[in-house]
Amino acid sequence: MDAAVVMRKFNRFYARCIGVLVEPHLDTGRPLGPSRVLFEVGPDGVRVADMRRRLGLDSGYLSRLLRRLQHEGLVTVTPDPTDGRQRVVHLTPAGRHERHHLDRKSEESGRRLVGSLSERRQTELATALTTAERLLRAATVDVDIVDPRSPQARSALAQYFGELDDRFPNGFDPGDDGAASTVLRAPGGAFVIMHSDGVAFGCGGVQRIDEVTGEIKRMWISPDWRRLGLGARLLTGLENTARELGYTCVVLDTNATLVEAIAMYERAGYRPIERYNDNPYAQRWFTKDL
Amino acid sequence: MDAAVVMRKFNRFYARCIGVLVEPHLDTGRPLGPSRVLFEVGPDGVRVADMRRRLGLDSGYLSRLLRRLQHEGLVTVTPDPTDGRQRVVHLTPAGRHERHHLDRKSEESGRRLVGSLSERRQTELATALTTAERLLRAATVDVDIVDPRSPQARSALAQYFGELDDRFPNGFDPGDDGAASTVLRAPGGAFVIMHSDGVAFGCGGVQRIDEVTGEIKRMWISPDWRRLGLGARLLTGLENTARELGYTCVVLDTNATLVEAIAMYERAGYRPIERYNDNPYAQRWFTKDL
DNA sequence: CACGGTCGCTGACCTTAGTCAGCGACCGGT
DNA sequence: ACCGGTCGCTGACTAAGGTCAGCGACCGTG
Repeated sequence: MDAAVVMRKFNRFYARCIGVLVEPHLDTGRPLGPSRVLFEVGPDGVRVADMRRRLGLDSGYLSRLLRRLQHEGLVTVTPDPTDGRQRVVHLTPAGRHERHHLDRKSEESGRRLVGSLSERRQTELATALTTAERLLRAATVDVDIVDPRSPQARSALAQYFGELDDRFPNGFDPGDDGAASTVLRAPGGAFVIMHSDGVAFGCGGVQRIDEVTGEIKRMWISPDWRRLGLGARLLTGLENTARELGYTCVVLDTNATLVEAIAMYERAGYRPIERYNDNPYAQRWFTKDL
Repeated sequence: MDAAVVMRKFNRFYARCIGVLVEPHLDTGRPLGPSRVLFEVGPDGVRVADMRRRLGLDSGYLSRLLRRLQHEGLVTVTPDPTDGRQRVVHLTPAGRHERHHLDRKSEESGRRLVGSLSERRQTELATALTTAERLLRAATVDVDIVDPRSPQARSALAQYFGELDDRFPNGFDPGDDGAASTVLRAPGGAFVIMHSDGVAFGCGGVQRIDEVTGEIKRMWISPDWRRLGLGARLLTGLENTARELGYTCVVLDTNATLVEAIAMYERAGYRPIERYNDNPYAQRWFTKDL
């Protein structure tokens, strides 16, 4: 069973189902475009530029879509106080309500679709779709360079530190993380996050050791997304980033308790070396030529 | 895990993947509409009306799409020799080639999408998608009344007879099926097929016994599609058909070897009765008031 | 404070998808 | 030979999605 062939077949089939699933949008009197935007706003508001990138829309087109929603009283578009060029979209109470309403209708139409299946078959379907989504997300994951102080980066780092604190025998103290993170930026450093639809589930950084050597730091994949080969992809991404920063060699350190990570480094061609820093949490050190 | 909620989530996610999967169509210089039509033609040609029903397109719109393809030299549209109103679409060699080419590109883009997953994960994805498609098809199956002499009906009946021949201890001889099938038509009778995207995987008929009694005949579900509750849905469909034909009661006979069928009849409220016909293959007889 | 670059907005424009009414050709039944 | 109905086609129209160039406001850097 070839996955690509199955994909194609499924896709051809699913294109028809979509007609049914899109139906609920139709009797809102609103075309699909604005509805998609409405969903993308989310509870905490979103910057217009971010949304544009995520939905892959043209700047002018999105601007019009937003104005329409604004005109309907569903969203507010206000200037970003921290950056006068950007604008931030928020849902109004009416927008929140409309979104919720749409959600309910969409769920209802899904329920009608699967309604003829027995309870057991419905569960089977849900499991299959969840698995498919998980794997497809893993396959289509994005790796982007971001500022380590950005909310997304901070959220990923917080999860990372939390996990280290749980796993290390004596806990983990990130120390002055704010200062430490500033080295994970240009020039000489970078911080990347791995995400799908804006939800970060992995991160990692590169910082300068010397002219030709970069260090890979803070590499982490969320526990929910492990064992999908994402670690190796993230590592490759970080190596490419290091190469673009001009390094010809990378080093990294790790704790002996992180056995999966160590195995992955070895698979990726890393060689163990002597201690090169005074990181109190480090017990293993590796290097690789780029 | 609620299947409807999972559906909604999956759908929202999959809407984005489609962008990638649709991409190969884009650099053909042909929009999606014509491509869909091209795929629907199939190797043996298809009647325009059938295609219109299957794709759910407007008559005028389809006419234009076909003319475009005709103009590109990909299809021929010729009058149906058996019915001067209808027209039949066939692929030209160039059309066949183009279709194949598109198929390859689409598969390639699917492969690129899943390429980053390990072999094992790809298999897992293929399995999940196959399961999901199977269940969704079962949930969205169409039941239509057709002429029992139509190709679809004949194909379903041939499979049915073949299976009976395998399962009955002394084989099965349909006798003069052509003549027998004519009673499964209006007035007084009907023949329905169960299908998804035009591929029949179930059938059944109603014929007249007397003024108030219909008989359910030739009920069959393809082995690949059993244990999904489709038998019960088909039976309900046939009962509704019988009701619409004016019957207040239905009867049916069956062979003792068809144990799944017998169990289903009992679950559906059928009561065993005495032999009411001289069908040599029948060993059980049932009835139900509508 | 000048400059290159980014951001969102606007107007003009285009393609695609789809709808609808009406028409002539043709079929089956009477 | 007629009649109701079906089939495919045509012209006219609309909505939706999307693209593009250009503009003014604004940012960070030198």
